[in-house]
Amino acid sequence: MRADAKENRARVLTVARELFAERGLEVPMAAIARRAGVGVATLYRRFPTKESLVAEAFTEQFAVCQAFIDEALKDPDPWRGFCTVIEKVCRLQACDRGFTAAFTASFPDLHTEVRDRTWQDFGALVRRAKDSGQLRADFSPHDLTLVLIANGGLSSLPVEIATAASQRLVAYLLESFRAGTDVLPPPVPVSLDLVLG
Amino acid sequence: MRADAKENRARVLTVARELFAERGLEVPMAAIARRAGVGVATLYRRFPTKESLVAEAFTEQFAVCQAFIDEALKDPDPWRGFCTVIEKVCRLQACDRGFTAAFTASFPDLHTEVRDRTWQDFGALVRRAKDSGQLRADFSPHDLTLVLIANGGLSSLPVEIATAASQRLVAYLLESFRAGTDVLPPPVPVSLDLVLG
DNA sequence: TGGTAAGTGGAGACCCCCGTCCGCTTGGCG
DNA sequence: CGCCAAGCGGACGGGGGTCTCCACTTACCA
Repeated sequence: MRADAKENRARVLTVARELFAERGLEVPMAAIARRAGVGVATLYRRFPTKESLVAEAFTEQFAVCQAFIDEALKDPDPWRGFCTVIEKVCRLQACDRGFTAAFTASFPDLHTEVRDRTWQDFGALVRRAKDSGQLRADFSPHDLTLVLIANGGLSSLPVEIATAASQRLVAYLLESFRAGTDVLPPPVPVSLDLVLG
Repeated sequence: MRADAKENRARVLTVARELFAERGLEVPMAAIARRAGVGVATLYRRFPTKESLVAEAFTEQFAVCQAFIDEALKDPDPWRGFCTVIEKVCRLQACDRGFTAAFTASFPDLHTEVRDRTWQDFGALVRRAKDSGQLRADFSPHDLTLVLIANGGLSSLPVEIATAASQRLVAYLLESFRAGTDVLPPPVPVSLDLVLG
């Protein structure tokens, strides 16, 4: 690949990440091309479809999430590890309007291995936190999906507000995840694949 | 207004409510017209803009929410009244894909009086529940907006799943709204007007 | 029953978006 | 330095959305 082409590709990716975060996935390809200082054709040569651009733009974010979990599994305090993961992921999500959509839109086809591993590791995290007696026994890993979808709604707010709102929401939720007594409705096996268009 | 015209208008409204609930506000005007058995022009004669149709289609829902609050204020148990309102509104929201969008999209211009009154009444409900010692003192009425936005994200799921998921989410949240001890991040003065495009 | 204004529907103007095509430009090797 | 394939950008096709225009139909009153 020629040097200038490589540089263009990188700039497109950077710009795409910025715009997706600012305005969500519905930002037009033409806008990305313009801000990156290239033509539309260039953009489409490197990323044959908008979906592929989205997938590539967010693989980094997914890796970051996985890293959060890896780190949390090493935390000597299982409950703190559990909380930290949820707090960090939700903060990421609140700051990035495209995050949620990319999570649900580009996951099904691509990244399934990554997702499976993440899911498995999160399961371990949950198990550990339950065994320590600090996470309520009827917490379901599917509740993470619940939290992600709920928290994702906040990203339609302006960034500073979304961040603060997310913090408060997460604080509320974590409080009710702590081991207690109340009976909940049964866990919902929500899968991200279920999110419709 | 001629009799047939009146009937057509009513049918359009019914169909619009159905489709908005099923598929969200992004359903095309042409689809509504087709299902209502009228032409597009007829639809636009009665509702000069899509926004006006949305506003009209959801005024009933807003009235229903207000009714929930009115009823709750009469409940001898303030905490039960508070919980019931949140549960009912969230169930409504989970079943209706257009609800959240209409809430944020059509509210700013129209319905401001209704909204103000609803807001005031909810404030009274909150006050009552706090005075009874069952609602945590640092609960902010703005937290209702938080709940609505969060819960609104669930409506992108298929209806049955969304309903169950919403129930569980609300159960978690209500549990943490109950008077306790933990310190939260400060309340976020979220306004529905802040929701961007 | 007949006139007329209100009502109607479908074609199409206009806009925005995704993705492609094609003639021009340019990096970098021999 | 010269060549040429790799790279480029803008125009354009296709589809789908909102809303308008206009010739035709129909309810309803006298």
